[in-house]
Amino acid sequence: MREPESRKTAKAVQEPNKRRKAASQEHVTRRKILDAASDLFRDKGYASTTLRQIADAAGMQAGSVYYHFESKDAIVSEILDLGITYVFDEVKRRVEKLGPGAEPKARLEVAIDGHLSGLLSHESFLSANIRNYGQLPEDLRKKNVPLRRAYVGYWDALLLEAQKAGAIRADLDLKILRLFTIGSLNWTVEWHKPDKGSIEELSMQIKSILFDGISPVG
Amino acid sequence: MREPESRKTAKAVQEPNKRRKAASQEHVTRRKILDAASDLFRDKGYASTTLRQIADAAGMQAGSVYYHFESKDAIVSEILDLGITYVFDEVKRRVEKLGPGAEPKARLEVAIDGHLSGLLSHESFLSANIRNYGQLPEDLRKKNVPLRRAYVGYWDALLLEAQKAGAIRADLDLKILRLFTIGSLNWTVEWHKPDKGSIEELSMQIKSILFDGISPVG
DNA sequence: TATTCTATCAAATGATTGTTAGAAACGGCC
DNA sequence: GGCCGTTTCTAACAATCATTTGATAGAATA
Repeated sequence: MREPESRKTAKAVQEPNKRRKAASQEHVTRRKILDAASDLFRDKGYASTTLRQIADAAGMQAGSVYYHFESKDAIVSEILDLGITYVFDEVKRRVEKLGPGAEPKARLEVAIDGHLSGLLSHESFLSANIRNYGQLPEDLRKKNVPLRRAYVGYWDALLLEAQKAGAIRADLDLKILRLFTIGSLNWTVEWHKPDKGSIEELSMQIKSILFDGISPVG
Repeated sequence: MREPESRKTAKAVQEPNKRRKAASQEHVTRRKILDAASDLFRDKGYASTTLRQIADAAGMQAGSVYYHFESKDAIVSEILDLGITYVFDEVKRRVEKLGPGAEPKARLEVAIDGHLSGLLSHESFLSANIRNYGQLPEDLRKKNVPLRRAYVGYWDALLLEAQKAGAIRADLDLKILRLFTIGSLNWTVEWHKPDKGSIEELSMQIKSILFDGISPVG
């Protein structure tokens, strides 16, 4: 079994430079497993993905995975959290880059860009989350709930400030709007092909539909 | 194994009323299995659902299911097709009820109503389809493709006629619009609770966002 | 050089899976 | 009542799964 805490603290006491290669090896392999697993989970689903497939894609035997993770559940649990975290960070980063005095509508726009970019770019963690979350056993879902709540809370705040500032129609139910917005973004993983058009262009089209609707301006 | 054709034709030659109960029994049990399976597939996914769970929910033993279906794959394959068929029929029914001279925008509106209604009301078949399709092995998906193509073809025609009639902005890519529209409708299965608000009300909100956008009218 | 730690492997375990086969129950019909 | 087709059950099957175990190779340490 693994004792990361005791090992890492022991390491810190000793020379840090000598151990660097060996210490980083575990992180690299962990990452390889997570990458391989998230791809497989997204494409075939959690239940249909075997540990042998994960291990194979990560270049090792099935039993070796258990040196880095205590179970298959632990892998998917970490992927669920990473998926939200990456996209949340990317969205926050873009919103905060606008500065504190930015227009609420502009903040909403870059949030959409960030979510879509984090969802469709190289990282398949959020895609794996979206496609598997609803079908996972409840105890696995529960552990992901706090992060999910924090993320939708961030969106709710963005939408509320936009509505207060008059950038969103006052008659719209914000909860439905949030679900509709994130939902239509999330759904793009079901059909978006990276070779057909850039993410930026897709994001522009979706923002256009979302803000102005499909009816011609009257 | 099962020989529905020969048995049914033989039956038709005999007295039809006496055999009615026995003849309808198979259909009833088949239906019970399909209903139970589609619920389980929607909630836990195809791979995580066992035949014993399906049989249990249908009130029988696992082995008995094989009298009605030749395999687990055959069950999910039939559910995939039924899901599209039910919603397609409902959408067509509502559109055609408007009559041939109806406004393209009105036709689009009832199509949205129909899709959402078929998706969220009693039938869990389309929900099971939506949630499982992307993760099923390719040979299973292939058999569902013709129906899917027919359905999106119907939507493409609705959208094209609406755009030609000026009910949809000319600058919108119709393929992205179709994917966006059906996608945002499909996503509602991930969050809609039947007890919170009616489907009609939800449909109205979504149509409002979709047609007029979230920005205030300028 | 001897020892310890890191990371992996090969092989086995028990549980669960979809599926099959043969026996039993059920009901209608002569 | 006895027969026959229909439907279900019971009990098994082989395959596959996640997980465990003990051994092992290599690098770091002393």
